[in-house]
Amino acid sequence: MHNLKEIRKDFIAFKKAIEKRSIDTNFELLQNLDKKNREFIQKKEILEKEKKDISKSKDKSLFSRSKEISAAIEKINIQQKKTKESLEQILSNIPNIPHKDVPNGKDESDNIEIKKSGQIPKFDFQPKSHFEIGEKLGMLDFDLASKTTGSRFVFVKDKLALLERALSNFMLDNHVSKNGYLEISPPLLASENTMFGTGQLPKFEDDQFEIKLDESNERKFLIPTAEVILTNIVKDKILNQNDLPMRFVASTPCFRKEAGSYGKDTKGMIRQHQFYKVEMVSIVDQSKCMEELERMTNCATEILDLLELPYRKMILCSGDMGFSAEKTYDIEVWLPSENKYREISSCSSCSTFQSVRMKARYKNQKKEILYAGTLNGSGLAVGRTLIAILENNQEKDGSIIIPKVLRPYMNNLQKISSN
RNA sequence: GGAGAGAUGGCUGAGCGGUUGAAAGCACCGGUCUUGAAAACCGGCAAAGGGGCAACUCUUUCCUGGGUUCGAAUCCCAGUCUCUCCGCCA
Repeated sequence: MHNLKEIRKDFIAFKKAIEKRSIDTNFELLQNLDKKNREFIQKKEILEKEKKDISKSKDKSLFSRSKEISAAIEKINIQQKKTKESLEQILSNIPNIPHKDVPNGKDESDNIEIKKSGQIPKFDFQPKSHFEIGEKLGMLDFDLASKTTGSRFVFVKDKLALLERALSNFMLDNHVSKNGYLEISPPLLASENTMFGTGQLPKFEDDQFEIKLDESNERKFLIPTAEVILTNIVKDKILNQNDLPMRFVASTPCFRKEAGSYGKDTKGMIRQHQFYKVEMVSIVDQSKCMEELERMTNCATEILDLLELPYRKMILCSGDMGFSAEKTYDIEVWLPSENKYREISSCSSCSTFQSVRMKARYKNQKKEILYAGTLNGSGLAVGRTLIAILENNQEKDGSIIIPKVLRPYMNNLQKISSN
């Protein structure tokens, strides 16, 4: 969320920056509501002052006047609250402003490739898709999942389940021991306010699974990514500057409705309602977002380097970025069956956009209170990494060569085959 | 599920109808002392919002939302969360 105080300073510039993201916002209404809101506040404060003075004086003859004032304040209060609500409603639906490095563009097709890495494998046979391979091995079972649960779920079995677990552990170990992330095993449910903090609510409610925990009015949601719960660790906090940076990593299931993607990636486990993801989150000094983004992205690509998977790094254009992001790198892994790169990680700096929503701040040397910078990135999407290994490491006989770095996590197994 | 206790500043923790935005301690910042550091001593130190170019000033806030009162951190009601004991359970 944007800081209203900052917007006010240069409303035109703000308007221009937001228009880059080609979304509909009623800027004039926003500006008017802000003005109205402040007028109400001023009126209210004059009356409150008078009331306070009467109370201090303890002068009985003024007590009836005080009662009148209370009624008047109450009236203004109602109007002011209403105004403020409309104001916040508009404000909370405005996305972050793209960083100056971000290329202008409409959609995916305007993203720019920054770097390519690794060898695209050559096969002397027709490479199969991950779901063909997995089903043939008897270790991916989509039919069973649709029977027990429904579409967009899968049973991962036997050596592939082990591979999935090995991937999580390998990634976690790497981020913890080499990159200084603190491992967290968080709740998988988040409150409404937590979801608001990172920007999933109110705008993207359709993509979230809501859970009825009990009869209370508090709404709970399954996390669509650990970003939500990890970033909110600093919600409502005033940290010391030397507590920063804070770096968290977790491997969690993620839950998404994938509303609006009907018919897209229906085959296989590319797009599921539930999937494992190792997520990195950094809370940093607000001036250090860009360097942290580079660092984090390197943490993600390092995993692919170690797994010897071919990938490319993209910078997302203004039109393709997520709601809370100011700058995003997508890492895309090569999938032979599709003959193209597919997203396996997304690393974003959210500048102070999320911390304003969460009220996550820190005190600097000059004792100024500043909003923290927040970043998040997948390191990596475990399900999609599994897919990439299946497809890139497949042999003609349908077996899978296990990447060397994972073998210690798999009882030194070299290869997965059906027998 | 049953019975209690509690929620106060960055943290710990007093206050329980009227200059209380709130004692004290810790942390933090500045200073004295010291070759330097530590210790000791002195001083400073809540946030949000409004007005003002600024110095500054005003309002709000003691979990949240209502209520009582001229006046609420303090009294009443509802909710949320936390803790303790009993029961149940992975």
